[in-house]
Formats: sequence, C-alpha cells, structure tokens
Amino acid sequence: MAVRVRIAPSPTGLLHIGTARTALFNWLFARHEGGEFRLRIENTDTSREVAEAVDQIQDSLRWLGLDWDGPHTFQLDRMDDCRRVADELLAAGKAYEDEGAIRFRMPEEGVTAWDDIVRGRIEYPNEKLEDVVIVRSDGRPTYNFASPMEDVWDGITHVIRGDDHIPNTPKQLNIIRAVGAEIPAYAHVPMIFGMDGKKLSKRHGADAVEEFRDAGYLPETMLNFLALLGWAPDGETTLIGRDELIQRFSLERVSSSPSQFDYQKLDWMNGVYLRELSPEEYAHRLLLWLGENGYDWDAELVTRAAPLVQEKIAKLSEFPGFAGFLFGNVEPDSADLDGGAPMLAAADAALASLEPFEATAIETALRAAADRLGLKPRQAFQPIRVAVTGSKVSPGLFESIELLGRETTLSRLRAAAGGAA
RNA sequence: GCCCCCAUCGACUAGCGGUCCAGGUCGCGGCCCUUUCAAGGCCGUAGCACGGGUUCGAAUCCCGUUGGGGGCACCA
Repeated sequence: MAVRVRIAPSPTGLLHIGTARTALFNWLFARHEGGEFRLRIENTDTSREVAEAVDQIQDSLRWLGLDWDGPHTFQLDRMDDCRRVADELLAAGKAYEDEGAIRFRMPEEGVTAWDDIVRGRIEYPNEKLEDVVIVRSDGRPTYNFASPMEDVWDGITHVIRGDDHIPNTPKQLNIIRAVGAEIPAYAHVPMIFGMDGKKLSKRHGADAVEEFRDAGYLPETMLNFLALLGWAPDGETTLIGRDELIQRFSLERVSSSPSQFDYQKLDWMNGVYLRELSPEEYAHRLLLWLGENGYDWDAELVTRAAPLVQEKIAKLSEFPGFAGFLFGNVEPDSADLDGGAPMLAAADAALASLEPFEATAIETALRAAADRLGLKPRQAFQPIRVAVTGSKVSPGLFESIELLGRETTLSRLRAAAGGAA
C-alpha cells in the first residue's frame, strides 16, 4: 500500500519552526517512499483562528519547498461526518451524553499500547484514560475525535507528529478501534528546544519560518539544518541537500531525544550556502531579500556590490550593514580617523586624476602613497576605509572605492580630512 | 499529585557488546594567511549523569536514582 502522511497545523499564527521540522520529516518520508504528503488545517477551535494564518502557513511551506499533494483540507469541513460517527458510537453504547456534550467510553482495564516507529513500544494503563469529550455541547467535534477520524478518512498510513502528542495517542487509538477502522503507524518525533532547554519560543529569537526568512536565511539552509535536528544519516554528514535528503531519509534513524536549536550553527551553515551560490544567483537572492524588506536600492549597483560582500556575511540581512555606504551618506567617527590626516591627503592626491579608476590601479597608487609616508598598509588603509565607508569593517577597500566612484570618494576623503586634523 | 517520554563534548550528532583510553560538525582557544572584517589552512579544548547488575568484555543490555521534558481542557 502506498504511504500517505500529513502535516496538520492549526491556523493560530505563523508556522512554528518545530512544526516546520515535523512537516519536513513527513515530507521527506513521503518523497522517499514515493507516497503522498497532505496538508490539513486543524481549525476545530474557531475562536483561536487567525485570518492570515492559513496563507502564511502555506507560504512558509512553499518557501521551504515542501510541496503537498492535493488541495489542503479543513478539519471543520468534516463536522457533519464527525457528528454522524458520534451518533453511531452513541447508538452502540460506546459513547454517552454528558451535559450536552458527547463522551467516548475508554476501556477501564488493561493497557493500550502501540509500537512507535521512533520510540519502540509504548504502553498506557487504561485506568488512567479519561472518557474524552468527542463532541462539544455546541455540536463541534474536538481535536481528539476529529483528528484520528480524518486520518482514517484520508487513508493516512503513518502519523508522524511531535512527541507532545504521545499522551493523546492511546485515546485516539481507542476511538479508531471503536469505529472499526485500521490503525495507522505512529512515529513521534522529538521536540526542539532553545539553548536554555526550554521549549523554543520568541524569546530565544526567531521561532517562525517567516522570521528566519526575514532574517536572511536561505531555504536550503533551513532544510539542511532542520533535517539534522533529530535525524542523522551517519556520523559525518553536516551539509546535505534536498535530493540526498530524500534519498537517505528514514524514520528509523530519527532520534528519540529532544534537541536544542543552535542559532550559531545555523549562521555558520547559512554562510556556507551563501558562499556556494554563483555570483548571479547570489545577487538574485540579495535583490529578492532587499525587495521584500523595504530596500529600494539600485539593482545594478547591488549586483555589482554583491560579490564584494559574498565572502563576508552569514545572512542576507547583513548586506545593508556592509554595503550601505554605496547607497547613502556616511558619517565617520572622528575618533577612528585619529592621526590619519596625512594619509587622507595623500590618498586624495593619488586618486584625484588616477586613470583608469579601477581597483588594481587604485591599489597600486594607494600603496605607493603609503610607502612615501613610510606607513604600513595596516596603518595607511584604515583611515581611508573609515573615511570612505564610514566603518572600520568593510568589503575590500580598493574594490569599494572603484564602485563608489571618484567623485564620491574624493569628497568623502576631503570631508574626513577636515575632521581628522 | 498522577501518567508518559528522554539522558554521549557548551550545542548538533556517530556509536546498535569487543575495531572507542569514543569519531565528525558548530562554538571556543592558539597559530598561519591578510588592507579591516570575514573566509580559508593547521593545531588544540571538551563528553559516555550516577549507582547497581548481566557478561570473558558495556557508551552500547536490565533495574534503580538523579536530572530534564511533555501530558492530564467542551485547546490543538
């Protein structure tokens, strides 16, 4: 039988990174097995629904490249089917009315158990199972009823979800059994914590896919990083792309212990992917990011500046900080210019009529000027850098000057010389 | 309180009884390269939570302790 899995987020906000990781595992499993990956919106609780959430969740999934099969479905659309089944359970004495709600009768003794693909056998004493409400007094089904019923109706073969659902599983198992349906396989994957060991949340930094996107991370980074949180193909692989991921993924190798989300390692990995991009692709991503984040910068200049910064940044969002001097005015800190006046004047003289105004020629001219003043490159170039870029940290000085152009360079040199004394 | 789950360097992990005085990656420290910052190269730092078993032999199996997490809603 073909494999069919699903991700079932509730539309209460942005797609949480933990949900995204669970979606990834579902997707990888489906693609590896040649099966289907479905998207189901669990909106049984209308009161908590957020209007934009359904679109945002889909955007995030698409951005990560996690394509789902068929149209997405809404849990609420099966309300009537749930009612019907509830009535049958009522008629069969497997459920009963309680203050207007309908409760499912859980077994009183024995144990409910299943063989979890990642945890192994899990057993629950039935005496601890409460009779859960399956239909609220207003007629709407509850999650613990609707979710397993939908799994049945959708022909879900493997339920892959966060391990916070383990306590729900015996309840759902008994409901599925009561309606005489086949029980899917379960795989409970561990949760993702922040570096303090607590559930990953806002206060750790970004915790939604959309936020990582805005922060300048690449989707291929997120895919790689997330896949390796709780899963590993072997002991060495750290960089792995989507195709190889699909090829090598297996639920059996999913870890049973939770992992912590290390932003530093994420940054490192994003830098790796950023540097791997061709200059054209890199510029393209930069332009895309700038556009999405409110920077209306000249595309051609961005494209020309891109290569200068490719080696230096770990996130696309760092680009404005490094290359901003090309797109706006600069305010050097006079303290950083201390003692630089002679070199600034020398640079001015060396560049005023230099031809051609290109990086290699600029370098030759500036080095010669430094030599004449008896300055080491380190001492000579720093004041120029500060004067021209407004910062002690910048892309390559000579390339930066070429891009900036003679006119702007000279005026910044002169302005700084005035303040340097 | 009750139920369930988890436990290898600071972090992500490999290890499924001997090849492990525990390997890879991030981070961290040092050195090299260098016009700054990165990147890169080299070297280094650091771990099997504890206590009992089982076994010729345990990071690997069993039990307990401790620690962490999750769940106990007419939320999902």
